[in-house]
Amino acid sequence: MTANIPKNIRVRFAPSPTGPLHIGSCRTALFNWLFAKNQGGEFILRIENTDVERSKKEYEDGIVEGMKWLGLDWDEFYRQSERLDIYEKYLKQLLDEEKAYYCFCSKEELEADRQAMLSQGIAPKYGGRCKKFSKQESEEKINKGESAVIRFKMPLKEIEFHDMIRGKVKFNSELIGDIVIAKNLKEPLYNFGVVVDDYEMKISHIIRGEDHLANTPKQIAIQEALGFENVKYAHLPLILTPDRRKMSKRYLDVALEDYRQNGYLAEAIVNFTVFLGWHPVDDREILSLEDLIKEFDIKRVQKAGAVFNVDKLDWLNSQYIKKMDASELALKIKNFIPSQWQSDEELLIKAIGAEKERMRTLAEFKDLAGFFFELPNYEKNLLIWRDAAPEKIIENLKMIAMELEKIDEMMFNKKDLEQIIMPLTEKYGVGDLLWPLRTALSGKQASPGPFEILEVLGKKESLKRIEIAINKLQNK
RNA sequence: GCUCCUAUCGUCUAGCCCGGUCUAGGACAUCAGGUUUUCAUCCUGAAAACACGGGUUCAAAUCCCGUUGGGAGCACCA
Repeated sequence: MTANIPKNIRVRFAPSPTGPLHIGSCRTALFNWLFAKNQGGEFILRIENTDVERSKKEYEDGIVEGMKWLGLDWDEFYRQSERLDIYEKYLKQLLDEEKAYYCFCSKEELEADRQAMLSQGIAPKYGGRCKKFSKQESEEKINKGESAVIRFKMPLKEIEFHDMIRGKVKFNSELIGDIVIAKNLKEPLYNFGVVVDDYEMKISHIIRGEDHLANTPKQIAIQEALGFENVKYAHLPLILTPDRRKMSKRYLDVALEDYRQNGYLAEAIVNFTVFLGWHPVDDREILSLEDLIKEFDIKRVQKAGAVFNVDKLDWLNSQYIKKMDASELALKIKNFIPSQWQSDEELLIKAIGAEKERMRTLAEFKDLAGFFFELPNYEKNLLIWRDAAPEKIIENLKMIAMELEKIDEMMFNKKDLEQIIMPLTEKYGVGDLLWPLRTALSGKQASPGPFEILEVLGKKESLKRIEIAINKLQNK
């Protein structure tokens, strides 16, 4: 039995370039990629652009770029538009063997049929009107210039298959009807192209969204008609919006690009989306791509849909930001800040270091850290700690300025500054000393601590800001 | 309408396949406390779920059936 020889593991991600890369598609790609890597198999990227009207090169570029950004590399790359001859060959085979036939019905006729069936409460399907034409008749009609599509003769039977996630799934093909598999010999349609490609590319496992479950029996029927061997299937649960519907723009950003632009890290997106419907054996929540490759097991994927929880994504993102080096973060944060902030690389890195644990997304840095790069503008009352007297605050600021003045530039780091200044709080009061100092430096109600800011800003700039604060309080 | 899929805290989930160890575990979010000049981080704690009804069994979150709820698919799109 040659059929029992295990095939090499080969999976594919087959997006159609008809829009920006969807976050749900990314997750599907990820599951495929992880499955391949875990099993030592190959991952194939196939652009399904048979729909000439809707497919755009820019979207294809977006897919490629998005995949690279996520770190999902591929072993082979194909475009369906470059494989039209292959589909034609198999289309002819089906036509010759009379497993497919030309259909001359107009769209109007079809629509009327559909409505009629719907009103009778039966599942709408093509009735097979054009099946009666012989091959010769059909060819004559075509030669006369009649327009026609190619329909597949759906065998009437029960189609059953094993889904790696769901187990046994059964469909009755009588409800399906003769589907259109190509507009003509040169323009194949989805269900047909998929079957041919998956066979030609020796795909062993098809891992895709649950929304394709109902396509599976159609594809199996075509496979059988063509004499192809069966493929293994896994249908992933869908990602849901908070109202438990299929992910849509109405509720959430759906494009990977949106998340990227909002300051999410690829690592966080990967980690988050794989956890939508899957979980490792232990309680770990933060897993790198390498960890995931090790741990991934398709048997552990969930059957029910999973709600996209932005709060958890934010948390994960903040975890990754916290773990990352400030210098590495600096590279990634450049698209989120004004170009002037980038002129002093060292300052930028230090500022990121100071704000790292406050950021949930890279985009938040801009609002958090402006004062490091520009003189802050603030109300003088912000300098007053609770109900302290302004005179006292002025006094304390002057005192701290004097103390700072004495400190060597070399000692202007968080640790040393803390050691020198903290003892002073015993005499002057923690709040009365540190609050005005911090607000003088940051101009903000909430910010990193004063010692951190002092270190980032440096002696000269810090003293300048304290002086400004004193002047503010003295109404100068 | 028809077909298929599905059901553990608000959310993501562990446990379910191989019934007892489950007074159902973890994470996010929430709330309370602690650390802290502020914010954030961090730490501690609390509240929070096996959809319902029948079976099977000494024993069911776990097995079976049904109900209800939810979702998806029904194109000359993919």
